[in-house]
Amino acid sequence: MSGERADAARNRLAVLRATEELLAQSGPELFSLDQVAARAGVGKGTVFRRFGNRSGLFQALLAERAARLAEAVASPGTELGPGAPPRRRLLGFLDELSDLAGRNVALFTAHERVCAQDRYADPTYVRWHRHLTGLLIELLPPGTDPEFAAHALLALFDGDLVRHVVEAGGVDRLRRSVRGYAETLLRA
Amino acid sequence: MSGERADAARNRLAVLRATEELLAQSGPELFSLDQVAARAGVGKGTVFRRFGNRSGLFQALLAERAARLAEAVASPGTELGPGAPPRRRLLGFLDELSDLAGRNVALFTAHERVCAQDRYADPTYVRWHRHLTGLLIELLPPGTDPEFAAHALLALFDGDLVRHVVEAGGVDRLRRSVRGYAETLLRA
DNA sequence: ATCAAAGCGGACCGATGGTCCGGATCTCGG
DNA sequence: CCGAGATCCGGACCATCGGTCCGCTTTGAT
Repeated sequence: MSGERADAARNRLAVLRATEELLAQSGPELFSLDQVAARAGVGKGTVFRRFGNRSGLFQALLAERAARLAEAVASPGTELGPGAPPRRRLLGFLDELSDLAGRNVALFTAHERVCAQDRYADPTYVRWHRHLTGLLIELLPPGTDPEFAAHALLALFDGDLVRHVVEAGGVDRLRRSVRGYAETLLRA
Repeated sequence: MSGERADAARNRLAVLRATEELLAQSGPELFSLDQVAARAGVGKGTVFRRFGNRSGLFQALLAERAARLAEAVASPGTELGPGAPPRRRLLGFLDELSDLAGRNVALFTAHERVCAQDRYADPTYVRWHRHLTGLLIELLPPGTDPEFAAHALLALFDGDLVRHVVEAGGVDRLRRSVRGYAETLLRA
């Protein structure tokens, strides 16, 4: 009585992997779910049954990629986890996010383009936002809205901006720009 | 030998007005260019001939809406124009942008969703970015990348974020949040 | 081996962005 | 006022895509 049949699990992985490949070689939005299905060797219906719609597919992929980061942020004792000084936690988190975004530009773009109707409902985004808000409450001068600032910081990882910066100077450049900006903001 | 035939000009205005109306009553992306054409009382071909594609239509509309702001920013002697102290120019510009965005949420959303492939090529965006970069060079501590910071500030006007904030607290709330955030950033 | 439940897949649908060209409309010289 | 030619119009047409549906297959527990 396992939750998922073996063929279902196999197909879900195949679809996710096919999506990654297409994201890597074509841009975001430049391929249809038909192509995903074909590449995964399954029918189109399967893709939709597993992920609901295009949006769900990218959400699932992003969640998978973000899992390690989520874990690092939540586990006490680590450099990013609870207990570490907030400033370090925040800057470290942004570093990790820069990495993640820089290495998954197409995914970030596709995700936000497709979740656009309410990005604020996406579980991954919500988790990140909550995390940042919590840290910013302690770090920003009173009078600055920490929730808004958290959105503002997450907006740094807008797919197009990331692509723009990464094309010019690679992931390193992105990380440095983000960090420099955040440090300026925290200098207040 | 006027540049544009009378009927052409009439139709272009009709299309722009129809687009505004549909943006106001439906959300962004929720209507087709067929509907725009129907509402404007023209054929679909006319819409495409005048604006090239969906993207061009929203760019044109945004440019029209942004014209007054562009003028204010460029004319010397005014509060936002050259000659005024940079800090005041920047904060004032952001105030105006908050107003513009708050009153045209749907347009902002539609515009960015559709120009996503290269927002950085849109003339209006480029103009705003250049303006901000110029001011930030004088206002930010050295070591902070002003171009990146300008993108970051413009990202505050992401359609979804604007909608989110405006729904919660109206345009006033947006203006206050943006201003508070910017002041914190400049406190460095 | 059996059988019910779960899953599969590709034909199908409606809508949409964008194209195209025959015909209507405007402009302007005469 | 008129006519000719350039300009523009409009809606039929096309390809594509997201999403649905249902008859058939696979799975796995008994």
